[in-house]
This record gives sequence, structure tokens and C-alpha cells, in this order.
Amino acid sequence: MELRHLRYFVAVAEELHMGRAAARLHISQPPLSQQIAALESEIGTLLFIRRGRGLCLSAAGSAFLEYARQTLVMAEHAVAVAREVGHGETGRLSVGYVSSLTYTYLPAIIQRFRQAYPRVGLSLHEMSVADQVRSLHERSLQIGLLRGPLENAGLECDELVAEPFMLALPVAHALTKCGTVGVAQLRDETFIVHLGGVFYGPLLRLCRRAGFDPVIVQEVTQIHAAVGLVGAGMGVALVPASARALKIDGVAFRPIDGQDVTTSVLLATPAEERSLLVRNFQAAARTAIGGSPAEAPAGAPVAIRS
Amino acid sequence: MELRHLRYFVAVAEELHMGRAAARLHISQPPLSQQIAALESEIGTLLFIRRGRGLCLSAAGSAFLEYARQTLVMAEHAVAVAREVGHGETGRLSVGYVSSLTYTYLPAIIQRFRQAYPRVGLSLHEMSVADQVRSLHERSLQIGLLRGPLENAGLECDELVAEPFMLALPVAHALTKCGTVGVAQLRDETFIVHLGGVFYGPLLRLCRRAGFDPVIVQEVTQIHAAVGLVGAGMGVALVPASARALKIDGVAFRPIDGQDVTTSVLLATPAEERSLLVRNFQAAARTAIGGSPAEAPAGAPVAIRS
DNA sequence: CATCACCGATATGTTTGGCGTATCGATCGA
DNA sequence: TCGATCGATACGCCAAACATATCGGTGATG
Repeated sequence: MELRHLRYFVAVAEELHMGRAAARLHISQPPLSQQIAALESEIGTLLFIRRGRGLCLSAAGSAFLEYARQTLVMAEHAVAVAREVGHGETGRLSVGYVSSLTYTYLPAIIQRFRQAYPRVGLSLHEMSVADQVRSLHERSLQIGLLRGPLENAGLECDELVAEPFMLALPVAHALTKCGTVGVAQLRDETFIVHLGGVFYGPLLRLCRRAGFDPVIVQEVTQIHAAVGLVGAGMGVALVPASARALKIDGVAFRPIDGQDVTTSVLLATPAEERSLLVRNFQAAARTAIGGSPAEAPAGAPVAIRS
Repeated sequence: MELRHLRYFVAVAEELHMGRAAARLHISQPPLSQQIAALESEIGTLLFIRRGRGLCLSAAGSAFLEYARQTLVMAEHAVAVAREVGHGETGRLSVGYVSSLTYTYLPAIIQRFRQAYPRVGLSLHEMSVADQVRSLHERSLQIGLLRGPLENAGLECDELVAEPFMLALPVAHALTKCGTVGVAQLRDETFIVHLGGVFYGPLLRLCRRAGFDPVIVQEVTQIHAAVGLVGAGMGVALVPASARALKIDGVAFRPIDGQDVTTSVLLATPAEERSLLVRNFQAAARTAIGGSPAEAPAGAPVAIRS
């Protein structure tokens, strides 16, 4: 028995007329009669009651119809699901991200991806860079959204954006009058930083290039805490430009010179990860941030030999 | 797509080896590769990841496998159900019966039928002969178990047994000393009968042949009521032999001469009823009562042209 | 009651496609 | 580097599915 027999049977059962059913199936009437007869022979029971005028379903045919329909639906479903999974349109992704991406980049990426692939489930985990690297190696995470540099981690890294820094300072501060703040003007400021974080290195580099070491007054672990302390007048902070999205009273943001010092927003994946789901997420992230995707567009069909 | 593709795919997915899967399917390896490739082409996604050594399921293949299995199971189920219904091994039967069959014949028939066709649901309805005839015509009943005669009712009747009568009389009665009671000895007895019932006619015939009219003292509607009154000493009753199964204190049963007067136990069906379910019940009833079935044995396959 | 129209089954020829045999290309282990 | 193994490809064959033509039977109609 093949699906053809089921398709033919359902057509005949619905039309109760061999000729019309054959027309609907785009075949002629005799082979349809043959296939129905073959099906009845295999089952061992007549599915239709032949009377002079037309057909009617036998009890066995009526029972068969119900399950034949379900079988056809199930077969369609199998194809549809496989196609969706194959095209990366359904499934589940575990994504890690560092907290500093919460304000601007992560929402943009997620919104973009969910719009393109609404049927993919996302598990979002706020994690440190080190935890993400470990989880990516363990394959408990498929995608890491983090800040570089990330050297020799055995991961495939894609720089989504090289983000410049801005200075967060109290609105009452004298430097708020400047359009752009020169690094040298910060010599006597006190800084709020995360000593172990990815922004401490760039700060040191900037200040030393200007000929001084920054004065550290407070260590925090998250950007919004640093900006909060800035608003409280405890000092200034060097933050990624996207932190402007944090609208905290009493804090002003100013660009600084030394724009060549940036922080890389990276999308990291296990080196040999080739799943379409991951590639599609990567493409969505690029379009959400960079503008146009760098490589193959999302949803490109899998290569199939003709 | 045909069921063949699903069968082949499942085999390959389980073996993860084209050669072994082909062997299991009793085909050679090349056509198997072809069919899998055709399936992948139709779905638009690779279902297996080809590496140098062996195969492994892709994410799409894994998703497809689940539903492919369900599809195959559903197809098998469709055939099995249709076959069962076609062979009269499953379904539902409504059976009517008169109360006088409750004691012996009905249990024997039901037991026999349920043993042979355990998956057929039975609806048993105690009904008068007239109600059964009406319900059979209305098709709300498929089988009637009743007592004849049933002339010109437009139904197909099958006499299961011609049941002789016995005399039910109080144990203290003088006639209990006889092995067989002659009808003439009943001239002065008082009878308990159901005037409108099927046993009144035979009683009249017997007595008049012996030259007297029976004295009626009590009218009842059911046999067990009549026998109960006999036990209370109110008279004697002419009952079918199967009523002996009613073991009521103070009642003795004796055969009577005039064995040619019997009551027919009939199985009635609508005239043009040809369902296997009904035929199987009929055959079971015959074997349960008569001994061997008179016609085709139960479960005979439906005729299918070769 | 004879005729006609309709419908499903059958007969026969044609073609597609599924299968088998032989072989190739590639990868992995020795 | 060589051999073994495995999946893919090439090609011929045949069964089976399909199309055309026709038959047999039932039911409606004049």
C-alpha cells in the first residue's frame, strides 16, 4: 500500500463517483478503479458498495476513511516539519549575552530574529564572558553575545560592531559644556569602573596615552550601576556608546576623542557549528546591528543536487 | 512522496547505514540511495549528513523521523481497522430479545458471540415481539430474538430451535408422581397464562385436542411470574422447557405428551440486511443453540475478485 | 416496455519509474 | 601508501501505473 492508494481512496470517498474523483486526481477513470480494487484486495474487504448508480461507502470503508485522512495529514505534517527544521525556521536556540548588551543591541537582535523566525524558541542567559566561553565549548550554549577581545578561545567569532566609548558624567560637571571631551581633560577626574571587566583595559590605554593613570574610586560589576553612581556625583565613567539608552537623571553623556579605542561586540559560536539555526541567528544579528548581512542571507535554501 | 519513501527513510535512520538498511528492506543499495535522495529533494532539505564513514541524522531528519514513524503506524492502523470492520470483528450490534429467552438461550448466544467476536459491542434490549418487529423495520434494531410464529412481517426469520413445552406444577401436586403428564389429566387444573403472549395459543391447541378448554385463573406477563405463582399453589402453567432453569422452590417440571406442539425461537433480521456483523451473530446463535452452523461459518472472508 | 444515458469494470497498449548490476569517488584505518 | 568500506552514479530491464477503447448493468424516460 502506498500513499497514492490513500489519496485515491479519499478522493473517491468524498466524490462517491469514480469519474469525478479521477478528474480531481488528474487521471483517467480506469486506473482509479484499478487502484481502488487493489487497495480493497490488500485490505481483504470491499470499501465501497457498488450499486447500479454510483457508489457508497461500506462500513469498512467508512472506518478506513477516517484513518486514511489522518495518515495523509500526518505525512504532510512530517514533510512540513522537516522542511521548517531544515530551513532553520523552527527549533530552539540557547543564547548567552553579557549585561552590557541588554540596553540596545540585545533587544535589536532578538526583535529582528523573532520577526524573521517566529517559530524558533530562544533561551536567553545573561552570563559573563568566561561562562559563555565555557558553555559554548560544552555545547550547552549555541551562541554567545559578548565583548572582545577574545583571543585563541577555540571559538568562531564574528564582530558585529566596534563600539566607541562615551564619557558619562554628572550634569553639573564642568565638562558637560564641552561638545567632545579630550582625554587629557580627565586627568584629575575620579573613575568608576569594573576592574575585572572588559572596559578597564581600554580606559587604561586611553589615559596612559594621555600621560596619566586614572584614579579609581569605585568598582562596580554592571554598567547601569556605574552610571547610577555617576548620577550620584561620585565620579565619571567610560561606557560604551549604547549605554546612552540608560536614561538616568543627572547623567550626561559626551563623546571623547580617541575614537580608535573601541569595544568589539562579538557573536561567538563553537568553531564547527554549522546549523542553519545558528547561521540564521548570526545573519539576523548582523542585519540588526551592522545594517546588511555580510554572508549568505537568512533562510537560503540548503543545497540539494538537482 | 509515497509510503515507500517513509519506510526506506525509517530503515536508513535506524541503521544509519545504506547497505544494512537496503538488506533489511530486501532491495539493493543504489535504489535506496536514490529514493532517499528523491525524498530529500522533495522536502528541500538534507535528512542525513554524509560523512566519509556512515551517516548521521540531520536536525531535519530527526524531526522527520518522528512523524514518518507515526505516519506508518497510522497507515497500518487504517488497514487493520478496515479489515476488522470488514470481517465483522468489530463494530456495534443492537439486539432485541423477549424475556422468555433470558434464562437459557440468550446467555448461551451472548457468551458464544462474545467469545468469537470480543471487539463487537452489543446493545441488548428486552422488548416485546411487536416492539422488535417495529424496531427492526425502523433499523433501530439489527437483530431480534423472539418467539414465533411470525408470519408476513417482512423480516428474514431463522428458527434457532423448536422448543417443546413442559408443565410447571406445585411439588405437592398429585401429577408430580407421573414421569410424563398426559394433557387429558389437566382437564380439571387451573392455568396461569399470559393471555396476549405467545404461549396461549399452543395451550389452547393442546387442551382442545384433548377435548376441553383450560380454566384460566391468573394472567401474568412473564414466565418467572407464572412459575412463582405455581410455586404458591395457584395452579399449573405451560412453559417452554428452558424455563426449568428457573429454580423456584416448590415447583416441579414434567414433560407432557403432545411434543409436536412447540414454540419456535426465531432470529429475525431486516430482509435485506447483509452486514457481516449480523451474519456472524446469526452463525454464533446457531452454533450456540442448534449445535453446528447451518450456513457459512463465522468470519468467512468477504469475496474479493482475485 | 423499449430505449437511452450513465457509471463502473475490463481489455489492451504505452510509458514511467523503481530496481538490479557494475562502477566510480572519497574517506578512513593500517 | 595501499586497501577496505561506503555512498553516489551510470545504465539497462521490467513491472506497474496510466491512457484509450469497450463492455455490462442499472435506472430513468418517453
